Amino acid sequence: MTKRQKNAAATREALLEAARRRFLEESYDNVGLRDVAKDAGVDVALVGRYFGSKEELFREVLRGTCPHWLDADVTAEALPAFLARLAIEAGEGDTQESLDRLLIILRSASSPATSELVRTAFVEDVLEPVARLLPGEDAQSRAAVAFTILMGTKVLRTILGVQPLLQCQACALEAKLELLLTEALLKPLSGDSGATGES
Amino acid sequence: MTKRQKNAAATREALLEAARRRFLEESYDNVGLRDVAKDAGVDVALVGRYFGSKEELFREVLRGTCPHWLDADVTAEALPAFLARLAIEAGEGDTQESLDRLLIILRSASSPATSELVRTAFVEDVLEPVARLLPGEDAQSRAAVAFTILMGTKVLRTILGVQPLLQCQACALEAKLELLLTEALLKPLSGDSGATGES
DNA sequence: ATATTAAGTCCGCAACTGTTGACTTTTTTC
DNA sequence: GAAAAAAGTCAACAGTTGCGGACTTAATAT
Repeated sequence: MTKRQKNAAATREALLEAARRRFLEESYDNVGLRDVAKDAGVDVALVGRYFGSKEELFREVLRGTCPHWLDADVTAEALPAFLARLAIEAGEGDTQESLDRLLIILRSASSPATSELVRTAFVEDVLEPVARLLPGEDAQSRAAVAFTILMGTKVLRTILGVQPLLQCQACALEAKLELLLTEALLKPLSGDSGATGES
Repeated sequence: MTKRQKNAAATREALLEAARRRFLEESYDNVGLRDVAKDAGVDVALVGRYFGSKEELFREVLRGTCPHWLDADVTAEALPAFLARLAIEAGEGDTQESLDRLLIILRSASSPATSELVRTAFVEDVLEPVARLLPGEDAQSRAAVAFTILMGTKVLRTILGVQPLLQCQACALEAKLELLLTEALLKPLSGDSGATGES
């Protein structure tokens, strides 16, 4: 058995993981390939060798992060609670199902090089899978409204660090989010469903 | 009266306006000072002369965009409808009251150079003014939840260009947003307020 | 009309970016 | 063990970026 100091697959993975961590905390433009390589403990040139370009590395990260974040067997009724839970959880940790993908999408959504890539990734891999679980007419629209809430929560909590959303007792916030998501996902878009019987 | 081809105040304003337009469409890092100067029809060096640095130019843009976007005399009850209206309107045009500020904040929130600046601008100039209009206990938290929705709407519509939110008949979407904002702003954070009499 | 000051332009520096090619070292294969 | 291929390192290129100093042009004041 040879001592393997050189392992292509391993360093490729290390590079990918380092990139994932970086893209999770900074925008596409603010992540330098030299930083990523330093984190992975290898040289910058390996990025070019294994991924071709920075953009393809980003694409791979996006594709590899939380690929099956949505439990296939979650029912439409359980969806609001499920999503509210995801929105609140720190995102730290090894959790396989998380909204990390949303964060990466969000951070690099305003970079010309990645905007289109990120846009289609959001629609195809995030929005539509949820919309497919919804019964009724305007499934896509209702899912979009729901993700409005989830995206906003990620923005205010993780990116802007708004204290009221971080401090307030988690259970109360989670309950409120669940309520809002129920209204967004399960009630018809335009209707008198009359959630609030107020003026 | 001398023909004035050189006017300090005017070019400073032109520079500011050009920067505003750029920062509205791209992130802090992706806006080049040379582009801004070209749009304003002057030389790059003027940016340094009038604003000192790119960061201070950005600060000024942020401070000058929609300074009094919130009508001082809007009541708490009218707030949901008011905000829903703002979230939907295109943002194009001369509208003095708009959520352009949110968009600028959002685009540059992930740039190390501007993240802190943008964070305090959001809390002090956007979140707290709304929170101050709210009666009751958890005003800050409720305002934060509401801005979750507004931020998310801006993200999905303007940055990600999600079609379902752009196409669906505006009035239906606006009504839904108003409903959600009412729930977020006016109902107690944790409570049985029972907006939805469902399981 | 001339001198003075403000307004604007041109040029270049220094740092950083992604990317590529030549080179060295390790691993595998025969 | 030698040869071939893979894995990794180093250095440099070409393009930007923000920024600052030297210079020129226009407006003002005397």
